[in-house]
Amino acid sequence: MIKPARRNWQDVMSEVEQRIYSRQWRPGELIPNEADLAIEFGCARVTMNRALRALAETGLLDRRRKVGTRVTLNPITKATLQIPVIRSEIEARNHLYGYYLLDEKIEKAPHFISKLFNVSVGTQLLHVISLHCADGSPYVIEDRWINLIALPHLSDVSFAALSANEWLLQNTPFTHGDISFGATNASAEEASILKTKAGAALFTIERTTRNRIADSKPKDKALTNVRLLFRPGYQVHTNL
Amino acid sequence: MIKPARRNWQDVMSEVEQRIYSRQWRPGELIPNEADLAIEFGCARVTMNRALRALAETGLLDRRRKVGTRVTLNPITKATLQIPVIRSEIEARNHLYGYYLLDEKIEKAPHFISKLFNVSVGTQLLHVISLHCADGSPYVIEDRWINLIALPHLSDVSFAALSANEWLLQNTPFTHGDISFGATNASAEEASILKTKAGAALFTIERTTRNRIADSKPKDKALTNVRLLFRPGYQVHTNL
DNA sequence: TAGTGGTCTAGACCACAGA
DNA sequence: CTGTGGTCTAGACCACTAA
Repeated sequence: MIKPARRNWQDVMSEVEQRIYSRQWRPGELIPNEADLAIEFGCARVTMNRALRALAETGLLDRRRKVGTRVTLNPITKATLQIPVIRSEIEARNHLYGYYLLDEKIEKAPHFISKLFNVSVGTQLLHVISLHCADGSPYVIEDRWINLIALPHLSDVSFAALSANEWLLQNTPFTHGDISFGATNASAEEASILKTKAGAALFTIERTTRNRIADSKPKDKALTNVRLLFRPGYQVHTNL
Repeated sequence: MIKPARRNWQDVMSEVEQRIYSRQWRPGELIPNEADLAIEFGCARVTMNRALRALAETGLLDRRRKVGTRVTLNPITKATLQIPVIRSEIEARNHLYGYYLLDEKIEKAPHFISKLFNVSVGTQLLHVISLHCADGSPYVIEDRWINLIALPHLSDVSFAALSANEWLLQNTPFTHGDISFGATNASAEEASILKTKAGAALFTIERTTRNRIADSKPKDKALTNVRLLFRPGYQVHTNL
């Protein structure tokens, strides 16, 4: 069987995908090395490399030096998902976005936050609680702690009319962070804010952003931690 | 200021990141084109391209032909997360994995499943409910529908001792699918299986996998749909 | 040690999208 | 039309790692 010469790395990638999906190359199996495949496909080795690398990034192939390239056994291991930027998400659905500041004060860090921010327990931090609405209905509660030591100029900013979410996104450079997704039962207070029943299951996102570069100090500084409590029924969706 | 010649694309990428984090290149700003940067960094244009492309993939840069490369305004928009493969996840924590089949029968598809699978309403489908445990404690309920028309050989397989999750992962090629994350209150029955209270907030993952290539028919066929109900307190975590 | 993937280079041409 | 990123090529060398 003569293979027509492939033009670009995406065509090459598709052909490789075909071979995997058609089980010509089975899960766990070792496929030929780059050089041989490049000859077979009639392209440069770099092009072959690009195609195989892309498939490895999506998790379909598993590549190791000296060993070779294998078809992954369990391909469903990664998904890239959009992290909701609240205002955009609401406006993308053609709903009217609304923002309400519920509470804003400087207070002592609770234990878990001081550990997260790597500050001593009594430190004064900015605590902002707000509500985002879609067409007037409660959409998500934002419960945010801000590290005033790392972001001192923030004590002058008021979040009465402006979401802390947006302000920080556009004004605070960060280098890395972490994010968790979970579920929690609404407290009586949270339920009343979201206009639902106490105990309702809420989807939650908790995110901490840090900045490794701006500080010359060796330790990481957390800039801000935010906990988002979404209204009942909220889902995050993505394709594989 | 003389820049030392950079060795590889990752070094180049780091330097570009530095310029962004240090605000030498600000959000929304246009940076020099590839060719000029390659000269400045003392590397080939391809190498520069690789570095900038990688940053564009993580969402830090926004590149358009003819227009140029901009620093993204809202960089927190994407996260790649590991989709839990239940057995591996449990064993990775050094817990003993346990699997229990709760129910397995062929029955008529409910409305939402028949729509999802694109089959008529009365179609007989395989419905498997099982429980995965960690060190003997309930971990997650798996509620799965399997399309017997797309996977006819499956009627011979029994999932009494073998998780449908694993069997399908290793034996069913699929080309794409979709996945949702959400939260739901445990029903009385679910709560008793998970040994928790009715109404507890459970983190849920719902996944449908499809196969576009195996069929010559134009329509997609969903192969299987699975709903995972995790024990209270479960979280998915990833870094940014 | 040897085989594999990972990467670099220089130069060329292509594809897209403003002007 | 022109300027930008996108890609291809051939050949070379490097880096990791199983044997």
